[in-house]
Amino acid sequence: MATRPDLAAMMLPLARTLTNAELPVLERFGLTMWGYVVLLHLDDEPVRTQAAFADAIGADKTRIIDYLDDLQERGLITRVADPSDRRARLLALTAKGRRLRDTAQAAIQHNEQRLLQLLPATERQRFLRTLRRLAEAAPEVYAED
Amino acid sequence: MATRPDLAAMMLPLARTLTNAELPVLERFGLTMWGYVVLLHLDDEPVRTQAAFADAIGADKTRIIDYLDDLQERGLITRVADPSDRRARLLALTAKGRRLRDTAQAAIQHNEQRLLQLLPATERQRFLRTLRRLAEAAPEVYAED
DNA sequence: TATTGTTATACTCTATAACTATA
DNA sequence: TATAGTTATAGAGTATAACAATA
Repeated sequence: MATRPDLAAMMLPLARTLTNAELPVLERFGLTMWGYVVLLHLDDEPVRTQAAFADAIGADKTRIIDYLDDLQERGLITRVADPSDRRARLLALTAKGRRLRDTAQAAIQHNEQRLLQLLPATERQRFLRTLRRLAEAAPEVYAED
Repeated sequence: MATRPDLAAMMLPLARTLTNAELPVLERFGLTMWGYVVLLHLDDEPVRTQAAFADAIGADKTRIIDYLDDLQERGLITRVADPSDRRARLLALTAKGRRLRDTAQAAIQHNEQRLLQLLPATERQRFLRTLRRLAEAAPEVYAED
């Protein structure tokens, strides 16, 4: 008999509850979850190609195209052919895109505080630190699967 | 600018990596993820109706039917009409079902230890305790959404 | 010939609606 | 008429394959 619930059995429903609760928040800014994820990672991830970028955010190159189209039309990102290899597209945030990203992320994290504030400050910080470590380590631990 | 990654942005990819890594483990026992979830909860959740049971495990009544059929055919669960209301079906684990559930869960948690063993024992226990608390609280915190 | 981005297609998962049997 | 279970249908999300442009 198990002495604890499965890790995944606790984590997956919690993660889904969270993301479902965040969709209405993003909608206030006209953002989908994938659109938000693109904005979030555009500064951090070096953007060599759309395919590599898609892979870095856990999508694939065919799925993000509609979202890139939308973000570009709204002036939130730029997408221009790389002069040194005109097959590739250089993606970048515009100033407007960065402002929207920061505003949306503040709203998202404010919404997450509704849950996190249940925890004392020390426990909350410990939890976030450990979670971050596990999230970074997991892809390597389970790489061969 | 954010001082931490979004909670959901850490948790959802981690949860998906975990569940993907667990699918091959379940497959060794001839179980799908939903089949496993059914076995896991059959003793704990009071089974009034299939619809209520499905809701309790985060599914809906139409989705679990094929899995119930399979588990029943393999002698892992019983599903008989309730004598007091022959519309309803009484679900229960068989002895064989309980054995398979315990064996599979042991394998699942062993696989999760590959990740959790990165943490010192104290940090690991703290993390699991906090995660459990958040997982239980989240549905209520975000209930109105 | 190989690669980038795009489009087209198929497949899986999930949600909704219709059906039957009991009440 | 209402409810439990089932089946059928439709939709969303995702993966795979084919295509045009560039290298």
